[in-house]
Amino acid sequence: MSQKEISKVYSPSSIEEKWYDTWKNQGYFHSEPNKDKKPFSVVIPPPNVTGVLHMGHMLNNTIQDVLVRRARKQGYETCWVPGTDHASIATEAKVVAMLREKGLDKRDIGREEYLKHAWEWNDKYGGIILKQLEKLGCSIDWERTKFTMEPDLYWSVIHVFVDLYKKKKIYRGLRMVNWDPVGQTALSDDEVIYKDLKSKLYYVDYKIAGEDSSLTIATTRPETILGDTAICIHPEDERFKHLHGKKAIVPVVDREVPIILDDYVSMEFGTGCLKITPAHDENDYEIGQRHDLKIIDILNPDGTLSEAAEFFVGEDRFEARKLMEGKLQEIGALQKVEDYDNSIGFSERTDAIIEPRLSKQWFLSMKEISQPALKNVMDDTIRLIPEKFKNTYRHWMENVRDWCISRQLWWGHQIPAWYTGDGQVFVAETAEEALEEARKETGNPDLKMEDLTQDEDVLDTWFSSWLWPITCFEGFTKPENEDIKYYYPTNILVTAPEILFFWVARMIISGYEYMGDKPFGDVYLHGIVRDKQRRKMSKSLGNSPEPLDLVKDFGADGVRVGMLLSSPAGNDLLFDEKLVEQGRNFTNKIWNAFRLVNGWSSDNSKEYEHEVACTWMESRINETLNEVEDHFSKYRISDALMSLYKLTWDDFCGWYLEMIKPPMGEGVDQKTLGNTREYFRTILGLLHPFVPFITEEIWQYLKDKGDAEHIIVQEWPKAGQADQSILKDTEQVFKYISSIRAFKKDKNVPSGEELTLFLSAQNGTSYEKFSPYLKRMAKVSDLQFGDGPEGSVKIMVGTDALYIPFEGKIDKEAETERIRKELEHLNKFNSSIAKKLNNERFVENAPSHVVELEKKKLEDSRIKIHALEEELAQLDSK
RNA sequence: GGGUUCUUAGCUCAGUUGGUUUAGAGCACCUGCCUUACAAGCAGGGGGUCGUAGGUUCGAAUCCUACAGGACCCACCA
Repeated sequence: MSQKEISKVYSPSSIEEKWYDTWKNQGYFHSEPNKDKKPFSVVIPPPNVTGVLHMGHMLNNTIQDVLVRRARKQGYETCWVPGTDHASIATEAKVVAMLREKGLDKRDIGREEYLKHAWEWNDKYGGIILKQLEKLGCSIDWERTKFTMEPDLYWSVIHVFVDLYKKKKIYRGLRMVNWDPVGQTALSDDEVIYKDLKSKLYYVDYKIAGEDSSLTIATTRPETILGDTAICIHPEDERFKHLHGKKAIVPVVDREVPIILDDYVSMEFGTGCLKITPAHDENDYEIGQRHDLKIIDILNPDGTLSEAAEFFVGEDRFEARKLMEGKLQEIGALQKVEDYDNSIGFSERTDAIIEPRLSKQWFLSMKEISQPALKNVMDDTIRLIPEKFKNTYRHWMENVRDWCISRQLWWGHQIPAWYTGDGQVFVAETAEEALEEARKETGNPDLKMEDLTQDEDVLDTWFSSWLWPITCFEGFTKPENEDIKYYYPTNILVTAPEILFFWVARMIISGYEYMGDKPFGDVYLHGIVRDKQRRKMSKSLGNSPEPLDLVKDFGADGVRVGMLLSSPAGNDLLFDEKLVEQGRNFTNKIWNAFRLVNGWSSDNSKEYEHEVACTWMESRINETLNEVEDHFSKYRISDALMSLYKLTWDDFCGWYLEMIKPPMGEGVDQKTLGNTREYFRTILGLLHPFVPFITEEIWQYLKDKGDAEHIIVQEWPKAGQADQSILKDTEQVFKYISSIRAFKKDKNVPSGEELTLFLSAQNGTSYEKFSPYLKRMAKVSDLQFGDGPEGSVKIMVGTDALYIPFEGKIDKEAETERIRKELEHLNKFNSSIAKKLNNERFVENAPSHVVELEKKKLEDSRIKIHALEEELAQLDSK
């Protein structure tokens, strides 16, 4: 293809789909266990089926794809398993909303009918998000797609529940839940939205039994007084020592309750006396447990007062509050009412005020089962990146609380527990097994299926996703298959720190419990994508760009680079479209370098002209490759990309191609051209994990005999030796060139005008082999080595001197001033070093290499001072 | 309230166990260029008393203490 036919601007849209389909159809994404290769496996953090691709997914999956593509090129048997999570709460909310639009209520149509609708919805809208990942270029093994509710995974979850129950790790118990009286369901903590409200604090007097005195408590919910079963004070509180062992009378209901001592009570807050309502407050419940208090549940599920309240039965809780206030006033127990700022929980779904309420839930006891998970993270068997999360992890694991795994929802894995009429529980994988067991246990062989009812609740979504690294490879259903043996443990998990406990910790726990091994080696925790003002991206703020539009506008490669450039592990990414623009510009730069090289012809009559440039370029590539490997080993992915970005843009395009660029109409000697194409291929190969599409496209023009057909599987290069002396000398030559250009700009000499140059290098290095480059790139017509003639302008580059015989006018005063300033600075510097070296304690204590270095600094600065003084003298004599 | 962590250029961040001339990078900014791969570009340039105050040390962005101000996680207060 001739250069004219290749567009001046890289246009991603024309090639992205082509290459994605090719990769997929050629089977590069698919993996099967292969004994001859080491596995590299990754499981995707399964997005919610209801989800739509957002910027967080873009970041998460770009990182995974970079790691996966690199591993594939390194020769690992690479397997990236995709899938979706049924997300019981989120999906249920959407389905319920959809039904509402049709005028249906889930309670009216019943569970079976409801689930039909849910599955329909799921089939229609679920999993769109996975499809969208193709646009980003993710090299996912699509043949392995999993869903947490498909039969195989469903059974695994049930199996694990039953197993843990049999191991006595799962139990059923009372617990305070967030109760939504409108929706009449328990809510998880995430579904409760706290809002700051102005409310009232009521001060109420309680009489002391058998005495003519009283104590005062403060409460924001006076109606709960009806459920009080104790008064609590701090054991050390001097003010109330006289109340120890006595009883108080709850006003209105006139119930005698104990005055108990517990250091939960703050002596500073309120009155120092706390009323205890175990049925309607989490902390009160715990205190109640400690002191063996009675529990009086005064609320019905719909938020009205129950029979147990005795007063205001059937009234709504807020109505009851008013009535209670009146009643307290009436009997003279209400001392005062104060304004009070309070944060109150609301239901995300119904906006009702949440009532803490006791209910029976299923729990997994965590203490024992989580021990291996704690140990193996602490000793780095599993590495958390960045490491700072180890502390948070330890803190959580050491204080781990039992996990409430039941949810009052229908979409999900229904709890495999069956109850007899009299409340006995039988847990089994199937109803038949449960029945069989029930017959045995009850001694009643006539028990029928109809006599058993299955638990209505489903399991917490995380109770299925905590098995993900196992169920992805069908580890419970097909434990004999090669898959689970070969791919488990997976190599790395890439996710956000927000779900370190919800998900990551629990996967580690289940991994040790069921596989006897960790689920993954490393955990890379990346930040949240935020907007420029550090706000979380959200639909309601409208501050999130549409990811697929970005891909359309800037190309998938551009977006990937944009996301990665500013995303060190653990830090939030402040998304700015400019980053993506920078990524797009980078792909365009690569594209144009390709256009240049592709347009060069080979001139076989020329000798090998550019050994110097080639050796340098090769050394830079090796040097960079070493850096890149180091970055990858620490998961510094943005640093790895930045190293390659600079190698490509600055070194390869900015310097190297300019060095070897032939004069108009000429070709490049065969050897140099061959080398150049080789360097380009190497750079493309290194860039491929970051910018897969453009590198694959260009590869097709540059690949050589013996190369892989597609760059996606072209072997990842191994770093060779970098020639340190050529690197150092070339860098110095680049400084000469820049200095001359700066001189010209400063003196208003047109950049194209050619000069004569004398170069006097201090350290004895011969720069003669660089002559062609100096001449060409600094526009020097005559280059000589050694000191320049009298009257030349002298420019110091480090300790080397450049002399330019300059005919133009030199502003003597300005020049003198410039040198004076530099001298002043140097002298100061020089004396500070001298002072340091004169300090005996420094010379004695500092390591010798540091002392040597200081001596060198001193020597170098002396040389420079000397040179500048000479120049000054010359200026004066003119 | 408990815990973790952070504060370096206009912005986002590096800075490895204290020691590489004047603390780096990318972007942004300023100046000059449509130079025949690329204006999505090229060349050159300015910019930081490393949050504040003490301390340890021959030497501190780096270690210690206090203070100020963020961030996150957990628990949320009658």
